[in-house]
Amino acid sequence: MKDTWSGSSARVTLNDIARLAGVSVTTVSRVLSGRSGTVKISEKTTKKIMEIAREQNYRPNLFAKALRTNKSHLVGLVVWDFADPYFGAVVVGAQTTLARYGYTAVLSDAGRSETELCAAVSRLGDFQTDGTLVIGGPADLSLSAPAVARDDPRRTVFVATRNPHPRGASVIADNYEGGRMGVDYLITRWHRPLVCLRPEESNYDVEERVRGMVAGAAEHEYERSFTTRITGLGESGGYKTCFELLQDTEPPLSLFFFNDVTAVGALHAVRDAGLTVPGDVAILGFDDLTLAAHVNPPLSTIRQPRQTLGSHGAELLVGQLKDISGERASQTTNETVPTELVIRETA
Amino acid sequence: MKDTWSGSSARVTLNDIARLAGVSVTTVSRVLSGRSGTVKISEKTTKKIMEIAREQNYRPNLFAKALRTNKSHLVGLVVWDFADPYFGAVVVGAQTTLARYGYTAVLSDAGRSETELCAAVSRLGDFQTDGTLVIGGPADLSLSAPAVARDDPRRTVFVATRNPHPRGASVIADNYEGGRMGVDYLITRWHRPLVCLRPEESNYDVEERVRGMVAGAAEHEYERSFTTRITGLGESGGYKTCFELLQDTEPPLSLFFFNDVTAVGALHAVRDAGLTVPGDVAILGFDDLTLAAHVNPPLSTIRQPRQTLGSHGAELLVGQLKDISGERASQTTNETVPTELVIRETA
DNA sequence: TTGTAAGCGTTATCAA
DNA sequence: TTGATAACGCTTACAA
Repeated sequence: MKDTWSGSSARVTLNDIARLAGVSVTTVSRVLSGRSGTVKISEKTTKKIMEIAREQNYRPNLFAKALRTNKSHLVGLVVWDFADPYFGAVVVGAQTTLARYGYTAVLSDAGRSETELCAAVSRLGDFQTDGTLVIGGPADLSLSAPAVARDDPRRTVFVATRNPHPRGASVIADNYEGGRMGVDYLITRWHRPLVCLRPEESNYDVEERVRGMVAGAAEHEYERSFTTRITGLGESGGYKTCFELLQDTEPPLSLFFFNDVTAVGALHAVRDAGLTVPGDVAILGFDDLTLAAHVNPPLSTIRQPRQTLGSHGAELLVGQLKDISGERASQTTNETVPTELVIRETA
Repeated sequence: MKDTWSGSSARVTLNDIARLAGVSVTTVSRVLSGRSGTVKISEKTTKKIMEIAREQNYRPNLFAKALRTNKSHLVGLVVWDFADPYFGAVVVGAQTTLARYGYTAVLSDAGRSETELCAAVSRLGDFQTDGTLVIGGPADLSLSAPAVARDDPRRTVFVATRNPHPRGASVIADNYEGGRMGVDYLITRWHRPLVCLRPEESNYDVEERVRGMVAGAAEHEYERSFTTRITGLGESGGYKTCFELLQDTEPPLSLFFFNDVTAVGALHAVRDAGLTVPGDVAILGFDDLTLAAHVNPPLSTIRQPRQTLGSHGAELLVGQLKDISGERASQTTNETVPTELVIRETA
């Protein structure tokens, strides 16, 4: 029953080292956990202990440490929909900077379900994660507010979506400015009637984008030849919308889609209609997915700095954790990172 | 200094519940950890304890549990290059099925460095992860063999790359069959001279693909009009290679690229040369990245079941962990999951 | 059916 | 500069 035959030696503990060095565990702990700032340990013992530790390949048992200190150095990453390539980069950014601060990321996928999101958050809570990063999600996440508040709300930071907790922190891309900037560019560059396409179902990012678009149009007093329209989702949604649009409206035309995927669909629709991009129809997307650079012609779009989003989220969280343990005074709890106009060949 | 003012109540422990219920911790533990199979507990106490636990919102301290049982229910996910969208899907698959088995995934990115990979593996070791899934990597990972062997080699499963440990398990896509199948299709469908494009730098997957391609050609005794050629990496690499190729060789032609990205580059090159796909040049990719379906015309390719790869890896690992704790007899330690020919519009 | 008590590997408190 | 010793929250013999 017991795996006694497992060839591998059991793990070396502080005790083993203490015995080997002929000192107490306390001393070993002091040396090995770098607590030498507080207490002075003789150079000689320090050296001896270090050596033995290396020799024996000592690795601290983080569970014991966490149990004792009540700090896990674990941060939960709850991703709204991991299958969406959009979030991959955000996760990279988050994980990388978390690692830089000595935190380890624990992963959970919400699979586009708020119930599951809450479950994940609380499941991670069992692991005493020091904090949680929620990445992505729909506009209204109010269901999750209690789960977030569970403990100190400062332990949870929302990235690329709004924090439902009133005093909660979040990092989001400047979607508003992205929308405004896109419209501004389209109008000044092409002087064409402009149609902005938005999805029926809403989320926070989208609402901001649309708000920005409208504001941008207003700036140009361009309202008469500016319209917004609903588009279906996915590439086929964009295709269909664009196709129908070309029945109603005579080119030239500028189209500003709320995301890249639908914009790509439109790209194909224009070509299939025997028209050219951007000659007849200028197309601008939003997100700058990997995809955008690879389609033909390469899609002009508004870039969301996805990796930056993740790393800023991580920084913000780490900061707040420091606040909690009193190592730092409180700081701002909300951040927005700039979007960027990427001009390729479709607009 | 201490965060005494943190409004949130301290966490409820078994002890608290025991006190509240007027029983011993043992009893509470037995009830709450479902150990009721072993020992009988009166219905009455069971009920009472359950109720109090729910009331107090008891959450077990997994660190304490892990410390005591020496089982963390944590599995490390070490990803070769998280920024590569290819791996995202693998991670989803892995994470999802791990969760189904009650395991939690801990994430680490190797950032395309074997040193970092080893570091990550051993860092995760500190967390006493029950096992590790290494996702992706170059052909030769022999540097990491020691890190893998650290403990029981059955605790580490390699996904989408070869396990450097002689007795180590791995799950890989059937690249060989993919290559063979692709060539077979290209030859029977188009009856054209066939050029297979491979990168200079090697990895296990690629070698297998090429082996399959060659074998496929041999089956058709097609060697005279079958050649392999080196291509640069990335989209520009594919573009350049294809461009040069079209100087030497008169269409019609079939091109089989070792991956989608380079194939997409070729797609553009053909068009820019004023030729048509697949009319003049048939193009087949390999991987079926999201990208493949979105380019125009949609790329025909060999699909790697990425999510399946991840979930099979997880299953395999979980199985081996059971082996270790003696809950199961040993099984196969290597698996290959089938690739699939996806015919779109370029071949 | 229930309880007592020992321990998992750390760190923290106090004393030497 | 060092060492006993008591926790941290849980499981698990062994007793009752």
